[in-house]
Amino acid sequence: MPELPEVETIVRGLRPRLTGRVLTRPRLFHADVLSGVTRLRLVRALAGNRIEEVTRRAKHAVFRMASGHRLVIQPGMSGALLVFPRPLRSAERRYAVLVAGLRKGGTLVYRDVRRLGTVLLLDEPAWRAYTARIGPEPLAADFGIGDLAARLSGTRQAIKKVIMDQRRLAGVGNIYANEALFRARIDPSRAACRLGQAEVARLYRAVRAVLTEAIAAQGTTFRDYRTGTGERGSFQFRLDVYGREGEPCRRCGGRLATTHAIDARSTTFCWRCQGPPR
DNA sequence: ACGAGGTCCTGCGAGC
DNA sequence: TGCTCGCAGGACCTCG
Repeated sequence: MPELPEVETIVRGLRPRLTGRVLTRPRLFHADVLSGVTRLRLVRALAGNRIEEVTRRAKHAVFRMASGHRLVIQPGMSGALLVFPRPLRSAERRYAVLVAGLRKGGTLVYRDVRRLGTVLLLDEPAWRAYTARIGPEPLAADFGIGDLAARLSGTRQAIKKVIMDQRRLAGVGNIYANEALFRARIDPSRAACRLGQAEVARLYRAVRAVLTEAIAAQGTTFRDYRTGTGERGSFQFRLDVYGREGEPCRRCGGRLATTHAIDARSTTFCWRCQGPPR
């Protein structure tokens, strides 16, 4: 679920509440989210460890710990990261995957209904290798049109699939891929390497604009997503295409269509403005 | 290199 | 009312 704007919103909420705080009594309730670390090693590494910095990379929340480890949480489809200024109530423990107390009060929770998320514990070299495999941040100040063009060249895969590929571009998921392609008036099924310069430029501006606006709206809440303090986002009210199948296109008034032909993910688009996917 | 399809997991709404 | 089915914001894998 959470894409770049949602994780960015979560991280901004957590940062002032977690930076400098020491984790106590960490507990992992579902080991199936772990990747490359055992429950025992994770719990031992977190207990008594201080959070130095809370950041985002792609769709991951990254907690840099005083020990030099990074706790990396990728919320998957249904994950939420929440901080409470008190112990958890019983209803708040539902679907909890990882819970840790905060010394001097408070609780950090990673909650994930479907548990498609991932929890990693990486030392410095492992973190460097991990982040190196992920594509550039589309909102970075030094990310330009030429960088996007370079990431799109050399593949005939559908442009929608390519911009969702985390190795090529960080943080764009299904919702914002749909939205950006609509804004850029590009057929989602077009081969990435066949886009013209003007189309790449439109896509560049569309991706940056939709992500920026979604962050300002605190993300898109359909069901599970919450900010780091439990609020809903509001970008669901501003979507042009995602979730609007059959409704009128905001640009031309035509009926929006949905296909699952691209990477088996729902793609909603306007035939008239974006042309037919093959 | 690429597309198709399956896997992980649970909940919910539609339809019967 | 109760059941089954398909689908859901992600990412990984194998197969041909």
